[in-house]
Amino acid sequence: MNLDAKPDKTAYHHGNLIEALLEVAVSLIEEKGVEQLSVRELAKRANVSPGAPFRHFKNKTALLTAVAEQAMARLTIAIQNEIKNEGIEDPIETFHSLGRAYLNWALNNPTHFQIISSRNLIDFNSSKQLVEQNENIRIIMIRLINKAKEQGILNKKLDPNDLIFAARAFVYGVARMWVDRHFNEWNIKDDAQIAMQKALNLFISSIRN
Amino acid sequence: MNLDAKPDKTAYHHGNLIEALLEVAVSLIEEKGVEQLSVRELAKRANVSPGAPFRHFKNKTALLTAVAEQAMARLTIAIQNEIKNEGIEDPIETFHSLGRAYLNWALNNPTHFQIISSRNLIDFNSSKQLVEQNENIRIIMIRLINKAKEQGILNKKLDPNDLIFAARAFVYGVARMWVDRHFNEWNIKDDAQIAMQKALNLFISSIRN
DNA sequence: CCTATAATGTAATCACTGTTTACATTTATG
DNA sequence: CATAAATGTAAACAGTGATTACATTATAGG
Repeated sequence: MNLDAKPDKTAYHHGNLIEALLEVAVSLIEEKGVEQLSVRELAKRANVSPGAPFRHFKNKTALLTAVAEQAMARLTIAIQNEIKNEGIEDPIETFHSLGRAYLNWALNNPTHFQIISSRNLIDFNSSKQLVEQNENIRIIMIRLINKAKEQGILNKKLDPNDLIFAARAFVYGVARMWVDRHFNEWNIKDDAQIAMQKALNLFISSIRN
Repeated sequence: MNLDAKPDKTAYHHGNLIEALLEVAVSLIEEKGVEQLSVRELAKRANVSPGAPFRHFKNKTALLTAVAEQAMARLTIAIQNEIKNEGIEDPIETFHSLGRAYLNWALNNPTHFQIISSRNLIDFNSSKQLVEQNENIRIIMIRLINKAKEQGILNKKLDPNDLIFAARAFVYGVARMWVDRHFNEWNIKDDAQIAMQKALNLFISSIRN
């Protein structure tokens, strides 16, 4: 991807700085971890002065929040693509697919996942986009579980609200163990993706009637 | 607790700096978040010059690792106290108690939990103590699940290894949702502790035969 | 087309950070 | 009791997020 738009124009105005900063931020975080990200190095890599990013983001948190918004949008798309392909017959299968999409995305985008999960690096609640998309995912889960209950295929001992929270906590835990690099410490012998899917299967199979 | 040991002696040597630093670190993190912790402010609060902490910790990471070691020791004690009180009859009940102790500890010590979970702030693998105590907890889980299997009270469809990983991911997810402040966003109506226990009950009840 | 103005860049500066170094003081040891 | 080890200080370094005054470019209206 070309980070320097309009490269033939004079160099004073970058022309595409916002997007360039967001991209450079992600690759820089992937290199050195989010704790080591500095706006100044970001600016240097975008061939721009140290103060320039602050024309577009009021501070570092705002910049990372913008990265999070991009990331959350991509996660939402990944999820929607996955559950659209599923038939509408078995809501628990669709619920399973939702979890699979979430975990696969976290597996393949650990940096992005870390950023959308953190509440110290970004300003989650001030971003309408983040709040809404998070809520959308929750609503999808509620709808699927309610449908499963209506169809009588949900384990009758389970309260839907409790189940949805547990399911969220479960996939969040698996994903965070991955991005937090706890897999080694936990003596996981399987390939990471397989370990994730096995765990998910275990959880899903326990909610069916 | 008295952070200034031997207060009547001359002030040049603190006398108890290491422990004082660890305590001040925790309270400072609780105030401002771990991202905002600075060694210099730490030193200031301990009435010591900015360079003094580096006589005892080779860098900031080492200092936080020491905090993590203290924290992990306390978590281990909390867990052992809880499962000792349990009878030896029902290993799944003991497994449940283990999870309860873990979650209660995370609930009441979110700062400490965050520190022992992070792999960017501390140097987990270089600490024999951290690695060993983490492993100890895992071994307890394995022992309990194996015992449950022998007694025939474990759901026969479950592979013990997969179950242990899933259980860990589950409690880790619940705890991290708490320390990462995702409870609000997830529309949890219950008191946090109750929500955690309900979720744990749900998980545990699904593993029994 | 030309000019006023908004947008977007720079350079210099600020207070703060982690860390190191040379030196000072206290404690412990032989 | 002298000397070495431990533990403190002060000063300095490069790097940080952020702000300010100023420079340059893009743009919109007459």
